[in-house]
Amino acid sequence: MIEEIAKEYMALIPNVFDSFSDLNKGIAGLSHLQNHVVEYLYMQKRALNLKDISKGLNIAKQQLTNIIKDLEAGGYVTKAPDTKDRRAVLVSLTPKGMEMVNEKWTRIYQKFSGQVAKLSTEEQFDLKYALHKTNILLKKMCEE
Amino acid sequence: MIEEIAKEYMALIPNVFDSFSDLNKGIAGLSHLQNHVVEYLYMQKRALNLKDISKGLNIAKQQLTNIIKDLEAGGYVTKAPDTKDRRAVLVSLTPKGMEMVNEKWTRIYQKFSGQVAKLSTEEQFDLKYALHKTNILLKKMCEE
DNA sequence: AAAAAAAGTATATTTTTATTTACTAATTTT
DNA sequence: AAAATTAGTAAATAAAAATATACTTTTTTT
Repeated sequence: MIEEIAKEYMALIPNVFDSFSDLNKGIAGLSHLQNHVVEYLYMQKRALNLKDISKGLNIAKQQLTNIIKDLEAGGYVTKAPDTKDRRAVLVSLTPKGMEMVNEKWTRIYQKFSGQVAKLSTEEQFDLKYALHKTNILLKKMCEE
Repeated sequence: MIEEIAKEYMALIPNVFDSFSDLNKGIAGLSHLQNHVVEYLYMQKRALNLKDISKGLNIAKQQLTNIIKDLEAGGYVTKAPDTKDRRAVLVSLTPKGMEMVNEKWTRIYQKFSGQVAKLSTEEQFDLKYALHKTNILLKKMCEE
């Protein structure tokens, strides 16, 4: 049983591949890594310190120092001292940073919507339910 | 309706994010781009010429010349002239290249299986069905 | 209180990626 | 048949990413 589920999951990854790589395109003026960091902060929905980002994205902390400095200079993120650990610095997205990510997601959204329109109403209903269920269960799996 | 579906789809992307980024880790001796190319060839399941790869991965063809050359020297891919277009060269994975990608997918597979085991039998059944349905419909959308 | 560890910074160096320009050979278009 | 495109290569350069080393400050461990 688990084997079959895993196979379906593996098949899903390439299906999502295109949308995923769209996230790294058309990033006005940001390098790949800068974009990754902004994207990661957006996904995590909370302020992170450099160590969190370093672990999450598998980037050396020495690299992050400069990446974050440049992102800050560009107005995409802000740094604030962590009151609970005075060694640490909390990085969070500015409205400008949020907006940039939003625009990219909007493009993915629109592309996807255009394709969904090709499905029949019944298929659309099925897809909505299947995606919903998938999301709930995947989330549950990760959390527990 | 479409709006709701798109939202579920957007929520799915971060859920798959982790597995996806695992594809770029632990790549013995290959650079990111080299790994991307190997991964892409694996996903497409057919020989591709440089232009195909260039378009698919958004990499300049000049870059690919060297990337492919190094991959070939490493024994991961082979080049063969395209008999239908003598300007073109078809690149395909060698058994060694295949094996390398397989190992990575196996790791993802095992990680995922471990997590699925936490779900109840009923939830597992639901997940299998939901993933299956999702895959079928996403594939249908893209093809049409 | 001293020692060890952790978060972040700084600097230098090497390796990868990206970009520009220019070229050959084969294919398509006119 | 000539002109324009296209696939791929080549080489030089610039920019970005990765790695190694060393340091300060704060926190945790002993």
